[in-house]
Amino acid sequence: MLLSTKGDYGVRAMIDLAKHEGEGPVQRAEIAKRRQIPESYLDHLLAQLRRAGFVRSVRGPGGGHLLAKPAEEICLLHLLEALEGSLAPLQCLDNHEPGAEAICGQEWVWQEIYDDMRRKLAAVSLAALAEHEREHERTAVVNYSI
Amino acid sequence: MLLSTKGDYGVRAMIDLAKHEGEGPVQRAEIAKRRQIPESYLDHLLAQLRRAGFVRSVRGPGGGHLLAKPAEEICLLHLLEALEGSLAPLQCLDNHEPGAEAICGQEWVWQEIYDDMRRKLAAVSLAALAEHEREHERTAVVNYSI
DNA sequence: GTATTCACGACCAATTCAGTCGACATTGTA
DNA sequence: TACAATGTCGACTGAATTGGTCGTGAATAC
Repeated sequence: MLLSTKGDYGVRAMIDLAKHEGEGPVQRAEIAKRRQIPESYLDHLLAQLRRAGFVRSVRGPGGGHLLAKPAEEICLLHLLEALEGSLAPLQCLDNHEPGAEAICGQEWVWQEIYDDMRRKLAAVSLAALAEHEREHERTAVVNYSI
Repeated sequence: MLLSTKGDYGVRAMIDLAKHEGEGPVQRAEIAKRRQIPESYLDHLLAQLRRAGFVRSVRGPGGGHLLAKPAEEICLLHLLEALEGSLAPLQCLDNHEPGAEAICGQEWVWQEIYDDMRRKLAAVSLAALAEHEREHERTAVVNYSI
């Protein structure tokens, strides 16, 4: 049931972009260093996020990556679904194959859990994540805000 | 985020045992057939469930598998944790490594989702799953109750 | 003693995960 | 115009996990 590093890293990177919203492009190397993500792997994740319409990239000196839309308009649910594919704990919750309930016997439990999870993830915007991190920094020792 | 077939199959098998509670041992081959699980794979799952104290097995002719305790006393949470290991969506939710929050930045969202999921899974007993399936059979075509 | 059933461990193929690397495209600046 | 800085893309890879199979052996009812 673990989120893969794809989802984890991808969201970390997006939080980083959100925290530098309005400051021009952020370079891959900076993100990688601050968020402890292997740079060449981050490359793939940014490509995926770009294809999904969350990130815009600029080449050349002074280039880098930016949010393609305001942080308020990006929610954790859509972000994770773009990175991980479906978050459903059981195949049958997405496919909705007929007859599956009869054999599986647990889908009614998981359906509720899944719905609830999606509701909660949809309610959290990237802006909220970034703000939460800023809040956290005010009281903690560590600082990733350069 | 998918539950592996281990968890899925394992719970299916347990529901099968619950539905035959009090009728003596149920054979692996029967379970496998009814629940559409490869028999040799089910072997491993039953071994795991036995080691975890959920199942008792009897060898020899007329042997098979039984619940090691009443179906009311087995909840879905413990069953799945025995089969899958931790259900946490992020490592840091179990380990609780210090400093993880600073880099990860999403654990506060997932902690709530995880707690909620565990609460819900803990509230569902194997008896409830079996009863739900019986209920379902009354209104559906398919019948697995032999 | 034989047929039936579970017990256990070795093995295996396919897939996914988590990357690395190298060649190439774009663009700002000297 | 050359070049350095940056992103883009695809091929490749090693390790782990998943989802099994198979064969041998042990227990036990008859």
